[in-house]
Amino acid sequence: MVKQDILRNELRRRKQRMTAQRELILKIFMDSEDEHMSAEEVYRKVLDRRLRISKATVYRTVDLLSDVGLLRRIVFRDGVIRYELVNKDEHHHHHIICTECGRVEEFPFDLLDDLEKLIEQSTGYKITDHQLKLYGLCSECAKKKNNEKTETDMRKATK
Amino acid sequence: MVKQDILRNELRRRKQRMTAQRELILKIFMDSEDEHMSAEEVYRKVLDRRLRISKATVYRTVDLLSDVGLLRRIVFRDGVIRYELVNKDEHHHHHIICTECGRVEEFPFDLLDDLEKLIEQSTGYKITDHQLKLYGLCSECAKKKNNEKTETDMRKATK
DNA sequence: TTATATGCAAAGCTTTTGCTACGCA
DNA sequence: TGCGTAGCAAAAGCTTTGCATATAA
Repeated sequence: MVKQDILRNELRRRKQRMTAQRELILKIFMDSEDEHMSAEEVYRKVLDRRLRISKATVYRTVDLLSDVGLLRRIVFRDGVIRYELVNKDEHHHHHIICTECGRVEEFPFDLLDDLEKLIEQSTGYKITDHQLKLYGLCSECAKKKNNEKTETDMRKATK
Repeated sequence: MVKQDILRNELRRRKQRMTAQRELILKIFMDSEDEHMSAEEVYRKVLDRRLRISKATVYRTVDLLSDVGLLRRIVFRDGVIRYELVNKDEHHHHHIICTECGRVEEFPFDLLDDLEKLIEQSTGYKITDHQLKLYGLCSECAKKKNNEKTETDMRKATK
């Protein structure tokens, strides 16, 4: 089933309506290379495409799409709420964020099912979701940092 | 070494200064039962204690203390940046958040060191930190939800 | 036809910034 | 004494809200 139909069905179930705006915003996520967009960034894409959708509607819609389960809310250390398309059949994935340039990549390993069970037993929680974020330097920024350090050391050495 | 001295040393290294405000804000974290405070919440504690520290300074200071490594930034799904005291000697811990009542608990298991190495190899990142968040229902909220559900089912059955 | 959704503008938050005065090293 | 800091107030985001108008079902 295509995502538009999922949306339409889910909306019907909730007595809400399928609108051009909702479909277009969903489409933006489907077309987007950028995996993780804040509401603000989505709105910028709306403007780029010369679509007439107000900012308020964008905010309301990404929220709706998340509630419906078509988008997933993710938050990195900067505290900005971003959204990514949920692919039901996809393996649960996680994020690795470069603390220098902000680049975000995904990795597909999900080795946490056992851990989850362990925690359920020891805390009494009923766990529904987990999110793992790794922070570090991407290879480029690590290289750059290393060079800077070397230069500084050399300056010191020649003083 | 006590945390004040760590701060003082770290500041000296960066040619920054030890001030009464910085020490007081650090102290608020050390005294606090509340493990996870936003800048706003810290500011409220400042007022509670009748301290004369401006809101801007609180924001700047929690940020500074995080950069220095005395605080750790943590962000849950609500997108609010919170801070917690870093205890160098403590086991790396993670958080489990109840999606119903917002309660946050910690769990000490950290089984991710191997995973971290694996990811370093496959992505070329130099990983410096990781944060795992589990979301679910705490035992109380799970119980409450279960009762509600049972009642609804009973109403339906007797209709 | 009518309840829901949109657009617009304004309000509400949290967070950052510019500038002057202050104070630590 | 000089440079990093604090305080204040204003600006800057980002997000939500109220209300009149438009529109899907």
